[in-house]
Amino acid sequence: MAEHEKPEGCCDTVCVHDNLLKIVNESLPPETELYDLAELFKIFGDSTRIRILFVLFEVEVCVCDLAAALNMTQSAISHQLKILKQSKLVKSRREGKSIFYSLADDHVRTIIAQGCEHIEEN
Amino acid sequence: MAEHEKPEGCCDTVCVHDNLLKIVNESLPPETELYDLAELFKIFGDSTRIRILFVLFEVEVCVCDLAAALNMTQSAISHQLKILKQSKLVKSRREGKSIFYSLADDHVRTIIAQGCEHIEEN
DNA sequence: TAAACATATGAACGATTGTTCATATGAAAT
DNA sequence: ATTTCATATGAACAATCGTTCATATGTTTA
Repeated sequence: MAEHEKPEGCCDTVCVHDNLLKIVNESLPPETELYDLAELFKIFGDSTRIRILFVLFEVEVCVCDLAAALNMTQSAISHQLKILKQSKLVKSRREGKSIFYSLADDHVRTIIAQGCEHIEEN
Repeated sequence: MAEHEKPEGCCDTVCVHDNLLKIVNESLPPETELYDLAELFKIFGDSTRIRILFVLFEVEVCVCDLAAALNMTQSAISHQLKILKQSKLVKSRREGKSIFYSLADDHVRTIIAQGCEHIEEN
């Protein structure tokens, strides 16, 4: 046979050739992981948060500076930082009255870099 | 000085220390690219589409098989495949009455793999 | 202690999104 | 040609999301 299951008489009466269900059951991660994955990517799916992350690629900033630099409300930025922090993409540190935000780890860089590559190739 | 601009008297009167604006202007990609990036990640931000992609990691499938395997409406799956195709994450091929979908390139794998890593570490 | 400043947060509103339902397109078989 | 099967698509509705506004929390300075 071929490498990947020649699609023979699929979609007849019962649809779903036998193997597909087996594949799905064996290789699909559990629902909760799929859900968490989607939740994670949802966070990258907003241009305000993307802009925040790009700034944090370069410097550690406080909230009001971020707001001013991105020309947005302090409240809007604060709401987004909360979301970024909840998913551990960003961490914070207090210094006097200000709170400084920075990247939590390096997956963010990789993920966004791959995204950029995909875009540039299309 | 330190490596990264010691945050001195920021947020006084004018907020935004001088360099930040320079950094933002010089290192932030253009608005359109940021927007496209967010649009791309938005696509990964739905668990139905994630599940579809995981299936396509393993096999090439037609729409009705996908629908049956994921236990969803043919229409719902078709709408999502359209979105995945528009952003070139997925490609399709006709064979008789059926249309078979498969992954368009390998960035998808990398991006999702990085997402998984991030989740498993938190 | 009071005033000023930086940030966080809850409620509300408009905008966007995913699914469903009904139906249209397009290919194969009778 | 007509029916059947596989897929695509438009409209509609509920749910989710991002921003704004008003206000609360918490820190510093006077």
